[in-house]
Amino acid sequence: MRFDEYNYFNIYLIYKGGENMTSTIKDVARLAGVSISTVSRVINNSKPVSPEIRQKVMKVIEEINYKPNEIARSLVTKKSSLIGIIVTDIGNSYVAEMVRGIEEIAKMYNYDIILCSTYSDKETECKNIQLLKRKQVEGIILISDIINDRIDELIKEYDNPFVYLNRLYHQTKYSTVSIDNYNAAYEMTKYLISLGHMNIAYLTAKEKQLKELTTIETEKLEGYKKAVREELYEEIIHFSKGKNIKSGYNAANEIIARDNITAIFTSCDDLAIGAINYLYDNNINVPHQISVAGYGDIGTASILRPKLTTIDEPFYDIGAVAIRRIIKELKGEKVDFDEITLPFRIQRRSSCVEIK
Amino acid sequence: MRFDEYNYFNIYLIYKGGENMTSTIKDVARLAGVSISTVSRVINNSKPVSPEIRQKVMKVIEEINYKPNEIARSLVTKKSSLIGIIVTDIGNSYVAEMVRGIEEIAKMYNYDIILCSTYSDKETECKNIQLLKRKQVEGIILISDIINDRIDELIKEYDNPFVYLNRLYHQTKYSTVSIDNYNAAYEMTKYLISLGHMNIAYLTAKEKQLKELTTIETEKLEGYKKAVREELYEEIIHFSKGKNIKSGYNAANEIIARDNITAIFTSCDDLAIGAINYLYDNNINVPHQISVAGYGDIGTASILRPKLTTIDEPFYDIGAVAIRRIIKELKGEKVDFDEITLPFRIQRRSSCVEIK
DNA sequence: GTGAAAGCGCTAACAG
DNA sequence: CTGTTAGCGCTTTCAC
Repeated sequence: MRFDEYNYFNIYLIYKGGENMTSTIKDVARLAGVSISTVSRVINNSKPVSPEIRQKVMKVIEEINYKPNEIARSLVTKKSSLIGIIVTDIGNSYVAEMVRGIEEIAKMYNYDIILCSTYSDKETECKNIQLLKRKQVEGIILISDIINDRIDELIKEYDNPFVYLNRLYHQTKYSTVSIDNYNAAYEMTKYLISLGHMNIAYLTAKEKQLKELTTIETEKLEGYKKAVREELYEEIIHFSKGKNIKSGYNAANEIIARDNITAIFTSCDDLAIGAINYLYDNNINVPHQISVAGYGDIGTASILRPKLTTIDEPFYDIGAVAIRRIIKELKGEKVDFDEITLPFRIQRRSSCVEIK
Repeated sequence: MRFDEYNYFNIYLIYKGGENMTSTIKDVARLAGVSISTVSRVINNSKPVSPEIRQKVMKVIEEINYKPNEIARSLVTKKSSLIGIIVTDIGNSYVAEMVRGIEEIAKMYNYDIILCSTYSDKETECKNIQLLKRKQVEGIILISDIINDRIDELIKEYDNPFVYLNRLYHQTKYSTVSIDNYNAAYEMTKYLISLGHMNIAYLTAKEKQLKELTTIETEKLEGYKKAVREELYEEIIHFSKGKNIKSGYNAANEIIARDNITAIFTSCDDLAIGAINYLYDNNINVPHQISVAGYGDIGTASILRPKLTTIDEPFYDIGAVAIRRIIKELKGEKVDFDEITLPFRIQRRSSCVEIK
């Protein structure tokens, strides 16, 4: 450090010492003896700057530990590099997994994420969209599991890249990403049939408000039906009160009242886990007395004993693809299809066995 | 809508139609025929405005669906109403639970959160702190499980409210919140002793880098030791390679090689789950042959069969208290203690039974 | 009670 | 290559 620089630095310290310590581009400019535009240029590498000056500026930046204020930058560039992500509840492992995918990819492209929870409340969902708009997020991913008739209006106002990961519906208005639920359910049922099961109960839940099955649940159910019909087996369909573990627990009781059932296939892992718990608590052996298959392959599925046979929905990838799509759109790249379908896998584990 | 207003609105639409549709405070001012300061006043309720004008302004805001730009506001107020939260991995259920607590409380006070993951990488942790600083977050909560000698310097530079939720260390430099690990482990061990267990193995893991126990793990271990010593029982301490389910699985094998063991107490739930899985896979009945107790009470603990006896660490509350503390500091309220201790509970469930 | 004007920290023409 | 200048959209003195 030569004397003049050392001196500059001291002056700077004296100047800044009293008040707010954060230094601005002006400080850097003054200390480096250049204009703020030049500083801006070296920070952003936006235009050529002579090596010596660049050096000098960088040194000052280093010395006073200058960090550009992204808020100010955003204001002028109109790019916040923020993506809003609205979830039902980060406590659900599949949601966490999706967020993981989103966050990781977003970071790769220098976007940050603002996280909001709705706990499946419609009002909160709407509020969050508006709030994120005010925060100038460049895109929104909405992970929802409710019906929200105000989405249309809100998104129209918002007018930015948007991906709708609604677990109830497939709609063509917005970009979405999911697996082929019809075929997934079909294949799982076929698998159970291949194990010799002839009386396979399907357990699902109606949506509370509508009191009917949602688009996606209908697709799964149809997949199940198709497989069963092909064999001319009986369709055995049960509806639980909800989709959580407890609902599965309670439903299992009713299902096994029919004593010919040898397998239960549920529309989500939690229902399967609930069912397995019920059977365990009532000394009914899974899989030897009853096989149980789930849907989703949440983390718990492979921890359980017996390990849960289920359909692997690639939650991480769903998140990753969703954010990828938004970033593409933001970059002005052409984005073709709006309904992206990802591959699934049947996870054959120990909760389902061949019938004897 | 009277004619003149209607007319204004049309002019506005014509004006805005071509370009960027988002309206600004200027638009509102022009359409309402007032100055932007007045608009600002009605938006923020910062100074008295005559009822008629307020009406008029509100009407225009409604009509053109004006939403204030928070970025611009932040720039002048120097308040981003953003809290940064850096986590190891949102995929860990306890982390998700903490984030849940943070997010929910933050929203109550009109703060939003920016989420960053580190996957326990030191460099990423440092980068994220700096990045959040640039984004002008008003506070940071760091949920970490690594040693990071650069934290000091980084936080000094950052110079804003900060809570360090490091699962390895208790340090007095920063605010932190946790449970009394020493007494929690002590009480759990006492509980096992009360069930008649005399040969209780304690399973924990050394930190990889240090190859020794971290502060927090040492506290737990000391709690266990104290309880065992009080009875003059033998201390049976095992170290696994890591803290995940797999490590627990592998360690269980070694532990039961000593055939007098009747109970295993692990320093985290994942180790316990791994151990239970191992015992299940090897036809050793839990709890009747061996009782297993965990630490943490993660979601899976009560789903497992047998249900896991464990120590309930209030993860949600830990997050909530952490953010609460930051908000208090931001409001200039006095914040007294820096190391907040929350209560724990021994969750007595079916994985531990009285010895016969 | 209201408006004019300055400025938050930065980028981006525009000259030179 | 570098500096000057005009804003980005908003809040906040300071006059009136």
